[in-house]
Amino acid sequence: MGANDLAKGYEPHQVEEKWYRFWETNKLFAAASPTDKPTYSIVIPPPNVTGVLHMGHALNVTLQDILCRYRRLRGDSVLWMPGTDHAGIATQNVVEKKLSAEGTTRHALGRDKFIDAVWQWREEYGSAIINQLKRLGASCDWDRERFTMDDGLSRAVRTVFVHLYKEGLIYRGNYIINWCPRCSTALSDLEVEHEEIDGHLYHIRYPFVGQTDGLVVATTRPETMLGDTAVAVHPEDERYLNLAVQTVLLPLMQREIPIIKDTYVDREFGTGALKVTPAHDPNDFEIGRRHQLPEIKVIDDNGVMTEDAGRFKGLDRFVCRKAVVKELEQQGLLVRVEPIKHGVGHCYRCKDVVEPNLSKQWFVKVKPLAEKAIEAVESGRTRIVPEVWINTYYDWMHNIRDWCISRQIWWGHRIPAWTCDACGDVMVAMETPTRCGKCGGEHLERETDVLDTWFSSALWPFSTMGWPEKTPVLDAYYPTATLVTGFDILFFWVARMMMMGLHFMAEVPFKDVYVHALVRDEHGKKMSKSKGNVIDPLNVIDEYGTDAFRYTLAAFAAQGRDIKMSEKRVEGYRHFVNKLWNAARFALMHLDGDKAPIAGDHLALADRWVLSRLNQTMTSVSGALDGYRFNEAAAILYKFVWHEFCDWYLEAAKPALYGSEGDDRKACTKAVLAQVLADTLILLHPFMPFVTEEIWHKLPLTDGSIMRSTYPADREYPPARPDDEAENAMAVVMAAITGVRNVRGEMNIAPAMALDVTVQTEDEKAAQVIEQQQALIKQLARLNTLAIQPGGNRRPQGAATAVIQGATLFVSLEGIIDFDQERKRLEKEIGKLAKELAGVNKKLNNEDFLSKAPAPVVEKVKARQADLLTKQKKLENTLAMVQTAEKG
RNA sequence: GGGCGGGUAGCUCAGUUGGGAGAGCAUCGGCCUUACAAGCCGAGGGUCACAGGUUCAAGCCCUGUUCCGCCCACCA
Repeated sequence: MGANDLAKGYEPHQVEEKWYRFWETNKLFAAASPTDKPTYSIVIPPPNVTGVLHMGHALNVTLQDILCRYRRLRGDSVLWMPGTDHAGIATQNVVEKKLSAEGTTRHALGRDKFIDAVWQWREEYGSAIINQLKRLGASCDWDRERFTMDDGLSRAVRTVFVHLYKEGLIYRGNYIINWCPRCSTALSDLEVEHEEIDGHLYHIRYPFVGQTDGLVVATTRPETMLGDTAVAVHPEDERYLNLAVQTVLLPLMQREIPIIKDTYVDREFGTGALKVTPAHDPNDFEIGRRHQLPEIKVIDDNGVMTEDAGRFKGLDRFVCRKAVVKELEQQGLLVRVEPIKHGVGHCYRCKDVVEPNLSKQWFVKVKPLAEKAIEAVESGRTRIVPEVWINTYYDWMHNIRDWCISRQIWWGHRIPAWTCDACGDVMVAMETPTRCGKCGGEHLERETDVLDTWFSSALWPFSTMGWPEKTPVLDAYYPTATLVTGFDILFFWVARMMMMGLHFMAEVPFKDVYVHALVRDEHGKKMSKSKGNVIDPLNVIDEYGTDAFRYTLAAFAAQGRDIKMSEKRVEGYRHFVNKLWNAARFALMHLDGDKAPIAGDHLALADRWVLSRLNQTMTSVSGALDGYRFNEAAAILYKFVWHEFCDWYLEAAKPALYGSEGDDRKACTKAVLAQVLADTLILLHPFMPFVTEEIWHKLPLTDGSIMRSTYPADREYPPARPDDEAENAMAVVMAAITGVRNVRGEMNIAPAMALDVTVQTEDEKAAQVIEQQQALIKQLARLNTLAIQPGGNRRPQGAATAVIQGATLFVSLEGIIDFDQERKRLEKEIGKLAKELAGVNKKLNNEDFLSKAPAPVVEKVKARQADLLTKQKKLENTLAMVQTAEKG
């Protein structure tokens, strides 16, 4: 197989499709169960069925795929569990919109038909997101794909519900909850987004009965006053200690309501008098329960004023607000209105203003569950990476309030509770009961509410593995190794999985939680449709290829920092993919199907060096990946592939490959080249699965899929080894070559012009290396001749000088040297040295440094000073000679 | 109101036990050198937000200031 098989530039698209099909057909993503091997598992954060791939998914899935592919190469049996979330409200909204376009509504269809319509929608569109994940290269075990509403998961949900109910951890009651009038459902506290809004603070006088005088209260929601059942003041507020009356007359409603005392009231705010609306404000609700106040609901579930709002009945809540204000003004009871910025709750799905409302709902008592979840992190059984999120997690867990889990929508897990028509008894059970357990009545009404979507997601790590059955998969893969997620769902999802996992599995759901950043636009703004700054990952893939895109995401994934996505960077990594591609083309030109192993006897310096560098790279990359430092791993590989393997090794290998060093050297170099390239592909594979698989199949040493290969660290032979001697020697060679190139660049000498160089060596080591590596230096510095003179002070005429450690190189430029230019070049070098020397000298002249700094540090600085001084001296001598020559 | 993250080259960002400031892109100069012009070789460019402090030594640790971003919160 030769280079002709590879296109001149890498073209990702057909390659990607081909290999993805290949992987799927050959079941390379399948997790073995049961298995003897060490296991590694990840459950995917299930994307919403309504979802289309965005940057957040792309990052999330790429990082998981990197981990999974890496662990497979390390020999683990890997399960990456895929699936989707039914996303109750979001999906219901989408399907309702579709129905609306078709001129109907869910109410017209009725519950059963509507749910059928949602399932149908899911059949049609639900796989879109899955196909998009596949384009990213996601190596999920697709045969195990789950859905939060499938039979198995529904059974898990029901089991958990019944269990928690029987334990008293699920209860039902009338409480104040967040109500979205548009979605017509209760929301949990988390599902409410607070937004700062410019509003008004209305100061209203509530007169004492029969008087014009009264108490002034302030509110931002005047329409709620219709449901006021008290006015509260602080018990120690001197202004109100000796009030003659105990009541005020609620304006507009003409209801006499008590003045009560409660420490909740802030004396500093306004007049220190607080109107109390137990049915429409969470704090007022608490106060109301403390003082046994009536709870009057004046806003209904559609945001319309109720019967109890008197003559305002039937008005929309915001229309009513205006009407109330107008009437108060007319009656002279509106004292004043001031502008105020305040937080207003909005529905996280539809953005409508949320109304605190009194309602009968189901709740989970979370305190006991949270305690275990806190302990699990404190004890280190679950590790959160990066650590900055630990405190956020604790904070939330410590202040957690009961979780409202019932939703008044249709799409979701219907709550398994039945009420007896006859006696009103409530039954919670796995299977539909036929008669009332209390009175034997046979008319049982099933609860119409469904569960919060996050209730089923909370069970994801074990429900997807077959729980409540005891399955081999659970046995082998639970607890999962790593959860990879964004911080935006730390509370929604991660915290709740911790609670449920610990409660039902008696074991943490994951050992590590890796919390990644948010992807923003290149200016750091959140991507949003309204801003028009959304970058579609699929477009990026189309334009630059999946591998380049994935590499960019990995390279940007620094811990604790948001990712600013710019296409420019993706372009840069496309170049990197192409660089690898061309390196492979070059290698294949020379490999010609040879499968000879590396022959140790004929290793040249560059061979030893590149093997050592490969070993170092492998160690650092695996260390970085083990610590979730994806960006570091990506940077290390980039540097090795481009700036070591391509820039130095391939160039150094050319003479041997082209046959000018004899057959043994040629064979050996081919073997090293093949091995290093193959191992490099393995290291790169987790990041860029497609191009590495493509090249892999062209290489002579390789067999089958790269996914089945072994990480270099984990195999007996042939491993790359650390080789300090080779690295040190190569450093001398590289310095010499760079020195000549520098002269060439600064003096504008064409690369085509071969140069003559004389080296004056000053120490034995350097002398030996340069002596032995003459050919290599000549090759890479493009020299005609290289003469070596140990010691001495002779200096060729008309030469430019490059000073390196242990040697001075004279580049003959007889006839073409521009002395002026050379003088400037030397002066520049000397200037740089002087700066560095000044810093070093300062340290070494400091007694405290000499006495207090650790000896190795002092030694290092001293050595550096010596080195700089020698260089400086040599350069100064040279400069003096140039000046003489210039004059002469 | 509380908490968190950030301010490093023109731009986007790395920099984990405190000990010689880095990458990509952009800029400048030289090259079609037989893998790659999506390339090669070289160069320029930074009082690491500001002010103090700890230390022999601070981009890194501590305090304060300032600007930007985010999260949480039941002051109407």
